[in-house]
Amino acid sequence: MTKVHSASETDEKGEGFLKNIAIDAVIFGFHDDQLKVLLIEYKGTGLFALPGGFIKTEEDLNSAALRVVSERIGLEDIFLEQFYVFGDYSRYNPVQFKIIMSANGIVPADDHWLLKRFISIGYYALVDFTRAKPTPAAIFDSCDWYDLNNMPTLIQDHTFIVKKALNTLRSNLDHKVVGLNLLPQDFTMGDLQKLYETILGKKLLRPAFQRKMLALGILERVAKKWTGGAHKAPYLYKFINEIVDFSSK
Amino acid sequence: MTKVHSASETDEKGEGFLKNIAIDAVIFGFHDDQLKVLLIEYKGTGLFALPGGFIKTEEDLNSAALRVVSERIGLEDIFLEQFYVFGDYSRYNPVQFKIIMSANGIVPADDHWLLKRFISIGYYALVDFTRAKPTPAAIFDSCDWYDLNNMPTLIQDHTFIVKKALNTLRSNLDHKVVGLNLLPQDFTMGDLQKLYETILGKKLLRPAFQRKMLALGILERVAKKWTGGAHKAPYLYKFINEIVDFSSK
DNA sequence: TCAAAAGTGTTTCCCTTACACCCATGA
DNA sequence: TCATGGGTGTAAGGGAAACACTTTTGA
Repeated sequence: MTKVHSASETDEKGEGFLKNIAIDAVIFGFHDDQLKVLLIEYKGTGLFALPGGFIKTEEDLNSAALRVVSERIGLEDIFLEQFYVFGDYSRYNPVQFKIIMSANGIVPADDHWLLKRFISIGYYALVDFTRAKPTPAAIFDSCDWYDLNNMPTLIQDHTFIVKKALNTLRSNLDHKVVGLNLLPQDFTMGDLQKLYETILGKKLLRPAFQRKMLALGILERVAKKWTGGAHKAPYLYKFINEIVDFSSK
Repeated sequence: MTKVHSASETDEKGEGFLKNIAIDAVIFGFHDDQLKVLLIEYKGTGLFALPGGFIKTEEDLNSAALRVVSERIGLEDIFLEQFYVFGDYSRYNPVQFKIIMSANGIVPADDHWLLKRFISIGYYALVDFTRAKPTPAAIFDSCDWYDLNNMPTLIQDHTFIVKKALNTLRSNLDHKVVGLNLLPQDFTMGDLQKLYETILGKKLLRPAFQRKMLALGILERVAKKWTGGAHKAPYLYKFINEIVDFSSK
């Protein structure tokens, strides 16, 4: 990059980024027995959306996704995976983007790169709610967690993207160790079960669940116990490191 | 499209197509107890590659993929599915594309759209080998089936893409009805088993396989039998229509 | 001592595995 | 009649489902 452009000219053309491709991230967290999704609100518009971004000219796709997610939650060690590419022409709706840009004092030319059609690569991320620090960008009014079943209306097809991400998460439950990424370091078997029940949206049998999880051989008892209610103190568990994906099973 | 451009100017800019995005298709067939992949050879270069293409400005992504595949094999009813997006910067290698274009008498400018970096959306397709008609485009020397374990060297990361597609196919074997798409209308249980064994790369137990397949409830016996070797005549089966994906199981 | 939650034991059932046995066919 | 491949029977094993029981804790 030796050529120098004025800021506006660069902005208009979107230099430094790949054209027509966007990343949208569904960032899941777990708190208060609820699955949460991180949503952002574009400044002065009341428009809610998934965190997203673009790919730099010399950046790996997966690195771009990691950058997009970590900029929002301030963590680097994140479970992150592609799950679908959304590319229907009917997604294309430049009007909303004009509104968003107008609210930021930009009146874009009709051929502004952000008003072009985008194919969006969907990623889903699993993060430890207790460590995540939702961080808005300058053009956001907010960046916060929302209950999965109590989300505001989202722009474009973002509600559908969340739905599809949840389906992916559900069907991956048996193959990926989601607990490792959605729970804090130490947790009880009850915490883990509640997580699974919340994701699946149904009750599970306690004895069967306990045995199944222990049989995986990836849980370690942290000899410590817990102080709580009027009942037996549960063990705290943590995940044995290293193995994360054992879909070959 | 009211504006008229000279052919070369349009070609240079790639108008009518989305920038930086390509589709690569791994088309699987099954014949002679072998898994086959459709490969194309760029004219006058000896360079082999997966069939691929680009997305038209107003075309759905999945429609573009279907177009790319059906242009090569002359079928419309095709099982087709996204499986991964290949977006590492290290994929970028404009030299090979220069060679391909040169061999077709085109000397591209350095900023020709085809010499830009592309993110490639990987699709895999399952087709009935007996009905497929491999059809080269004008810029191909050939378009033919190759044994999966006897492929020529492919350009870029296309060999890796095939590998990843095969892994996806394997892990989907239990969830998707691949036989429906890779076999002719009628087939014997032995045919179906050989298909599974070829995909998985290992032998399966005959009685168990038979029962498992029948238990799915998606096979129908075509009362007809078969004339062949010195043994009991096997039943011919066909798939009961409608249900194709029952991953909810 | 009692309720609530955690942990473990036990039985049943079903699916898979593994192998055995019969059937049909042409050389 | 015999080899070959196709179809079914059946017993053993492993894991999940369902339920019972014990343990621990604070009120």
